[in-house]
Amino acid sequence: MKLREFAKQLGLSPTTVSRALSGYPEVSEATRARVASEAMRLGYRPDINAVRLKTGRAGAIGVMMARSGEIHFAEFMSGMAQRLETADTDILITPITAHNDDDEMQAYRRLVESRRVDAVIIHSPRPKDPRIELLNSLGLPFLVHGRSETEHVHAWLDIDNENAVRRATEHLLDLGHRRIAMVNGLRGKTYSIHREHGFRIAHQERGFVVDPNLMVCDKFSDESGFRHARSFLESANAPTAIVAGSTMTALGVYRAVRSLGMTVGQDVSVIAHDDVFPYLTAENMAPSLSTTRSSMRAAGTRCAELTLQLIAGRAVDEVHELWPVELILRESTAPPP
Amino acid sequence: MKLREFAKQLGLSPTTVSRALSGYPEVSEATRARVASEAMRLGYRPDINAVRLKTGRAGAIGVMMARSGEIHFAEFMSGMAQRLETADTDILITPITAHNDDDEMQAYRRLVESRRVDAVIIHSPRPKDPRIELLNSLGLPFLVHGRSETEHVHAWLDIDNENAVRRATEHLLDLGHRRIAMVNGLRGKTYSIHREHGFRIAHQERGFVVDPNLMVCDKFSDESGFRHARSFLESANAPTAIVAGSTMTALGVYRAVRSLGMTVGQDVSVIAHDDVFPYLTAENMAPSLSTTRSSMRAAGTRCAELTLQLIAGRAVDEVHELWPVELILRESTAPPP
DNA sequence: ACCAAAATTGAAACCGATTTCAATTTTTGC
DNA sequence: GCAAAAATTGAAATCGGTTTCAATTTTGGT
Repeated sequence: MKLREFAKQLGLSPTTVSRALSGYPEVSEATRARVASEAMRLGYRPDINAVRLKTGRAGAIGVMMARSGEIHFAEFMSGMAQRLETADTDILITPITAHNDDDEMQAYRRLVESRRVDAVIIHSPRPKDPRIELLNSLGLPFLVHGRSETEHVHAWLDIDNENAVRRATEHLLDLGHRRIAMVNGLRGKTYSIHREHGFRIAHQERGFVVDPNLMVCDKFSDESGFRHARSFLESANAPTAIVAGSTMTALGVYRAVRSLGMTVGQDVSVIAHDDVFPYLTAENMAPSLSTTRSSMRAAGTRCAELTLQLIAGRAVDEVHELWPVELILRESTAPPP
Repeated sequence: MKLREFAKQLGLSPTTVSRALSGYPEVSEATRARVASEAMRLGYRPDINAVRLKTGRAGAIGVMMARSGEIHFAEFMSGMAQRLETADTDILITPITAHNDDDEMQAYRRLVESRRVDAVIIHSPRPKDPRIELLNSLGLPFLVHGRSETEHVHAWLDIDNENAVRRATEHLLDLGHRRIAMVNGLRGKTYSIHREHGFRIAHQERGFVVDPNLMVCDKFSDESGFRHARSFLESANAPTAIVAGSTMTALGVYRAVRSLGMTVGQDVSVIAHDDVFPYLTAENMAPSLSTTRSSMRAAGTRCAELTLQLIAGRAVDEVHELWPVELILRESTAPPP
């Protein structure tokens, strides 16, 4: 049903109907109520494409999705969806050909030029991230989930990775561990750098030295956790504790420890960062896994909210949120044997 | 940059430029080439909202996302994205308030009435799924990922769940197992029903009887795998093999077996369905996990393709694909002790 | 060289809403 | 009771493309 038709049935002009539905103040309460109830009854709803053309709003937030199946993705999206449900705003997924910066840049250009989205959210930035400069120059509002060190001002929401790993490491040091290994995230990402920082600071602060041989970067997966932990534990001077980048990584680490006939929480302590996935709970692992915890879903919800604010015109330099991370101690961390 | 402006710079009419870019045959090759290269150079791209208004196409495929973090979601989406990258079609996520059919129905209505999508993909249907009837009556093209038994004709792509579990079960029976438990997916979903069918058929065919106490339905998660496996294994007449619904479930099952001092692949055999996640590989589990395997990502890619065909007008009753499932035997299945 | 047919281009209508500006009705103040 | 102000409504322009239909140019056959 079109506006013309609908308005005619009500005996009103399209103008009035449009105003009634959009909540303009110039329409009488009686009329508005009638229009609203009739719209519901007859199932009239403005053609979103016409609205967008006229208003210049795309009514959507873009999210770039790397081809490599990001495990966090679903949770984050789900959180976003929760907030956007009532905002009449869609989420637009744009696929990115993996590992190719140029393609991603091109995708952003396309998004802006064709007016497909009002804003985008970008993930896993690097310290000097070319996307940030590009989006700035294109004038498309954007929120960074994570942080960057570029001089271009940008809105961001990040968790306090440095502090999280710092506290986790301090905890291990306080338990008496002196050789601690770290299976970090992807090399070059800001979050990996921050985590490494936290790891180093904790050592320095207590006067210990980090062994570079005990630090490695890789993607978050069961497989990489296993491989690196195994390699650490088999080396000459094996660590007594391991800091893992994610619960998936921790799964692999657990497996590696067991495969060598050792026990997590006795022979080797393990602590990991937990993004809180409904299908894999740190609490339920055996032994239960000590973690630094921050809900990916909550981040998605908040990022959606902040992005809506940016679209509404909130100043970019006001939008910075650093989320503290909980430290939750369970059975997987204990004094060294 | 707008069409008017761009056309003026080329010394052509908007008409010709539009035709050149949309690949109409009436424009000379020379002109088309010039328009295309200038569009690239100057960064002109039609305002997608204007195009959509005029053509009546939304340029997007909708996917309903349940609030409960579906683990398969990201992989499927990623597969879709891969196909749609070159189709100038977006993916639109619509959040659904969990466990509420009415809300979901309302969301579909909204989608159709506001012309937001050209088609939708629905997941995890039930045998009598009200969504299918609704979408049929609304006239919105849709593809079902999974199957339903409703009399309303619909396009679908599904994997052969029945056969997968049947072969998995036959394999266990052939190894000599006589008490086999099954941790199935959510009750009421067609795929769970098909899997149960496969499980029963395998037994019947060889003249064995299924013990209803050894069958349970639940969501796919590490936690549910643990809980049910543990409960099975602690019961009076414990099973010697377990069929798990997903690799996540299998993780929990492994844990349960270990927690009772038993060994997977010796005391208890385990086999699971594997949707192929990049962060959790059946091959790498300890012991490596026997699976029925079918790539969720590939399904996403194919579903996107089929949906595009539906939008292009392909007959709904032609679009039915049943994918066979590989059976991959590894260390987790062996004869009973 | 000429005319019919084919190829190419452009003017203007249109998609379905929003919003400006003007017109009309109602309310208010005295 | 009347003028001025406020509230309410509507006509028409507009967003930025696509597509119909008509006009013009080019090509081909004799």
